Amino acid sequence: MAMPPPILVEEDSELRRGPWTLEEDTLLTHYITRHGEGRWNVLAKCAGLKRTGKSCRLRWLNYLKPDIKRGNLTPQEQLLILELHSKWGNRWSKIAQHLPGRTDNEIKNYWRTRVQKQARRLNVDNSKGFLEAVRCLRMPGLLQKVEQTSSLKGMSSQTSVPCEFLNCIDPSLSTIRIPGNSNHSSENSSSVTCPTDFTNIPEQTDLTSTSMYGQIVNETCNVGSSDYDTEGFSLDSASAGSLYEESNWISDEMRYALWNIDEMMFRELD
DNA sequence: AACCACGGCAACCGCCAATAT
DNA sequence: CATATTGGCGGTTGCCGTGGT
Repeated sequence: MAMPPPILVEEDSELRRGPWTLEEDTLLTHYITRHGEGRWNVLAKCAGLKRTGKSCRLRWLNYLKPDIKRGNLTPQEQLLILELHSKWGNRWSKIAQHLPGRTDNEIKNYWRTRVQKQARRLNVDNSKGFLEAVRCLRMPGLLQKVEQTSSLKGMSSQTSVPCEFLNCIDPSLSTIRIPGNSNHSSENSSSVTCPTDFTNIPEQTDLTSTSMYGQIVNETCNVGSSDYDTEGFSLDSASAGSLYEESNWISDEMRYALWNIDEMMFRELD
C-alpha cells in the first residue's frame, strides 16, 4: 500500500502523522498480539512504526483494540451518557468505563457533535438549563424508543434503563410504564425500571448485558453488584406523555429543538 | 456537474500526574 | 529528592463524506 509522504517533525527525522494506513494497523496489531500493550514508545520502535508512542496508544485504544464496539450508540447508552455527564461533567474516560466497548473519544465526540450542538441552538448556556431540559423532555420519548427496539427484537418487554432523569419528574420515581407490544406482553404496558439513586453507581459498571452488541436486557439491568429494580411508584404512559407535553416552564422554541434531538437520535435506530 | 456548507469522527496537542531512573 | 520519561486525559483541529444549491 502506498504510504502518504511523511510529515517531518523536529528532532525525530521521520515521524509519521495523520491517518493510519492498513499496513501500520497490521504492524501495531500483530506486535501487541504477540507482546502486549504498554511501553508505547518502545513498542512503536520495536514494531517498526514511525509513530510516536502516544499515537500508537491512541490508535490501539480508540480503534484497533478487539473489544471496541462499532456503530451508533444505543438509546440505553445515550441515556447513560446524559446521566453520567450530568453527574461527572466532562470526565469522558470515567464515563467510558461504564459503557463497555465505547471509548472516551467516541463519547466526547458524541457529546460535542450531538448534544452541545443542540445546546447552542437552544441558546442555553451549556450545562444546567439544557441538561434539565433534556432530562425532563427527552426522557419519555427515548424510553419509548428503547421499548420499541426491544419489541422489534422480540425480547422481553421489561427493559431497564438507569435514569436519574426521572427525578425531575418525581424524585421518588423509579419505574416508568410505557406502552408494551401486545405480541409479547401479557399486559398493555411494560415497565422500564430505573434506579432512584444514581449517585451510588459503582466504579465498575458492567452494562454488557444491556448494550453490548445492541442487546436489550431482560429484567433488571446489572449495575455493579446490585440490580436496580422497581421501587416507588409507577407512572403510566399517559402521565409520562403529559409530563412531556406539559412542561410549561420551557419555551416553545426549546421544546421544538428538543423534539429535533429526538428525531436526530431516533433516526439512527431506524 | 461543480461548488459549498456542514457534520462526524479520527487524530493531534498540551497539560498534568504517575512512575522510573 | 530531583529530574526525566511515560501514560492518560480533555480540548481542539482538520480531513472527508454527504447533502443542498
